This record gives sequence, C-alpha cells and structure tokens, in this order.
Amino acid sequence: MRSAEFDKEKVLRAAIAAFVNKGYNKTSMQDLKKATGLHPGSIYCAFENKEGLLIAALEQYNKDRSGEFSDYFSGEKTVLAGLKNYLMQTVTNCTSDGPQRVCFSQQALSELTEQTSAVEAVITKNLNDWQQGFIWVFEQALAAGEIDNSRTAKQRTQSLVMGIYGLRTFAHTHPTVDVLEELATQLLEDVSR
Amino acid sequence: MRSAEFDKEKVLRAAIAAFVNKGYNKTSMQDLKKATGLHPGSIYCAFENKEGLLIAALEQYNKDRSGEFSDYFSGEKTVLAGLKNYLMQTVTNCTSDGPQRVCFSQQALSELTEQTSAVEAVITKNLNDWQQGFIWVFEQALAAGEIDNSRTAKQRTQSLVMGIYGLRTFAHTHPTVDVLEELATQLLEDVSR
DNA sequence: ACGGTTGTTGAATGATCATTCAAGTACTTT
DNA sequence: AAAGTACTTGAATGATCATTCAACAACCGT
Repeated sequence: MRSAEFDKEKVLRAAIAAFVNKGYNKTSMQDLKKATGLHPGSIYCAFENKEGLLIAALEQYNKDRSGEFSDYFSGEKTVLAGLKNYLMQTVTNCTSDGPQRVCFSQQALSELTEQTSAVEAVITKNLNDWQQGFIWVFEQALAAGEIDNSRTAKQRTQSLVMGIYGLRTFAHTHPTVDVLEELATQLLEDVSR
Repeated sequence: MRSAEFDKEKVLRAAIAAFVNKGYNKTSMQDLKKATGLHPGSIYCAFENKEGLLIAALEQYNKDRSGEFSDYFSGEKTVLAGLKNYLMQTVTNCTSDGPQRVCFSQQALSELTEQTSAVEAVITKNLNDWQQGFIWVFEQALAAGEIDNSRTAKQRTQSLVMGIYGLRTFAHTHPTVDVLEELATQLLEDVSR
C-alpha cells in the first residue's frame, strides 16, 4: 500500500467550482485537470469517468451544504429569523463572483434533464435532503406558534423551494441586490403567512 | 434569383425544439440537421454559424410567445382570471412531453451564463418583453380595482416572474400535476394579495 | 536497502464536434 | 431552350473532446 494520494474533498470542491463556472457539458477534462491539479489518468482512476466525477462532486456538495444548514438557525430567537438568515445569505451568494453564486444541485437539475438515471438519482437525493431540512424548519415554527396550520409544513416547503429556484434564476438577469432582497423578503412573508 | 429555399419559421421552430430537448451545448449540428432537414452548408449560409442559429431561434421564440400572450386575457371577465389561465397553461406545458415543457428563454438564461454578449442581449430582450406584458396586466388589474396599490405593478411582476422561473425549475423534479397546480394557485394568490 | 506494489504521468487514440467548400442542382431570365 | 445565377449538397477539415495505457516514480513491508 501507498499513502494517501490527494485530498479527495479538496479535489471535489475544485471540480464543483469548475462545473459551476461553465456548466457540466462545457467543462472539459482539461478544465478539470487545471481546476483539480489532477492528471486525466488520476481522475479516471479515482472516479471512473467524467460522469463519476460529477456524481461524486454532487455528493460532496450535498454533504457541505447539509453541514451548513443548521448554522443559519442556531443562535436565532425564532425559526423565522433563521429562515430570513438563510434567504439573505442566498441573495448574497447569488450576487457574488465566486462559485457559490450558483447552486450546483439546481444547475445540474436544469442542465442535465436527459441524463443517466444515476445522475438523476443523486440530484433528486440532494434536493430531497434540502427540502427535508425546510420541512423540519416549518414544523419547528408551527410548534413554536410562529406560523399557523393553514398550510402544512410540506406545502410551505414546496412554495419556499420553488421561490428559491426562482430567486436564483432571477439572479442570472443581473438585478440589483436591492431587488433581490425585496423579492426574498416578500417570499419569506408569503411562505410564513 | 431563385425562389424561396425553405420556410424560415418552420426551420427555426424545429431548431428550438432541438435546442430545448438537449440544451444548446449538447445539440450538435447533426442533431440540427436532422431536426430542421437542412444540410450544414444551408444552415451556415442562412445563419452564419451555430450561435447565429441560436439567436435567430430565440428571436422567433419571442415572436411566437409574444403573439400568444394576449390570448390568455381576451375573453376573460377579470384580468386575474386571465392570469390564472396563463399559469394553468404553464403547468400543463411543464408536465407535457413536447418541446413546450421547457421555456426556451429561461433554459438559455440558465445554460448560457458565460456566453457572447450578442446571445445575452437577445435573452435579456426576450425576458424584458415578457415582464413588460405582466406589468401591463397588473396595471389593468389595478385600474379595474382587482388589486390594491400596496405593491407596484413592477414589484408584483418581479415576484410573478420569479415564481414562474421557480415553477418551471420545480417541474424538472417530476412532481404530480396536482402539486404544480397548487403551487401555481398559491403564487397567483400571493402576487394578487 | 531492496523488491514489489500502487499511484502518477502525459502523450496517444479514436470519436465527435463545428465549420468549410467545391461540385452539383434547380430555378429564372433572355 | 440555353445560359447564368443562386441555392443545395455532403464529404473533407482541423480542432477539441473523453478516455486509455505503458512508462515512471514513490512508498510499503521486509
């Protein structure tokens, strides 16, 4: 046996950045080589092929985002304040220059409509995990009396998720931060009414 | 001079269908040849190159959608009823199998983030024209007393457009028609409240 | 320190891509 | 009907793509 060849997490995060910048289809192995520092042979040895790298990258992305999720809500007096945190951070991300301006899972969902079932499965898992987090959030808010039960936690979650998809797509048209913040605020109001 | 070589509108609609099916980047000239019935040389003669075809297709798409727009509102008692028409047709389109399941302009917006300024300009024009239609709709609704002036027509339009982006993205996760209809109904309520 | 094993390297491969163009075809004009 | 003009054809081109693999280098147990 030989020791650890490279930091897999770092490589995957670099791959995510590359994929997000150009989209999966436009990202060549040469782009990935430059981004990850790995030579083609190593990539194929570690991930089988380009699609395998995509799947591993999507899984890493899900792990990273899931780890952050509860941070937005801890230390807040109310659940809705945490949700506001989350949305404002989303606006900040959307208007930034870095790779975080795009949600990798959503980009993959939009771009890879007609892809292998393996890819579709990971995307679906990512988005389901994300939704599940919001369902939990709304259940907490309901228990705390911050919202009423005129709509179920799942219904509110679906509206919120749809709204965030829309917010991120809207951001592609280069609106001002003010407009995005207003839209995010309105969204928060609508899903918590 | 020789007579009309081919029906440009038909060719462009075929190209739109091809682009929408696989996305711009994954659509090869061979795909476009099959879809349009035109040989490579003819395509290059008529549209300069693949990007030129994309731009012409986006312009045709805008023309077609703009022509339909007022149909949703004519023959309706209220403006909001027309808007409901529009949203329900959107849900139907999203869940269909044909090329109309995807909005070509939105797909281009998502996929072609880092494209030529010429492409970006057409996409921006398409989406602005579309927004302008909704601004007019909300102004009519305001004049008719169907909505109040707690939010401007432009603010409502931005929320609506964001919502439709989200609805179409959400549709990629293959939800049931019922879920989409519920989301559309909620959206209508939120933007007209 | 040495042999064996495993990871790394990067040039080579064949497929596919957008694009071109010379030859062919059909229509219009005279 | 003949000649000219404009459009169509599809094989050829060079670039770029994902993928492979044989040579190489580094680490392990001994």
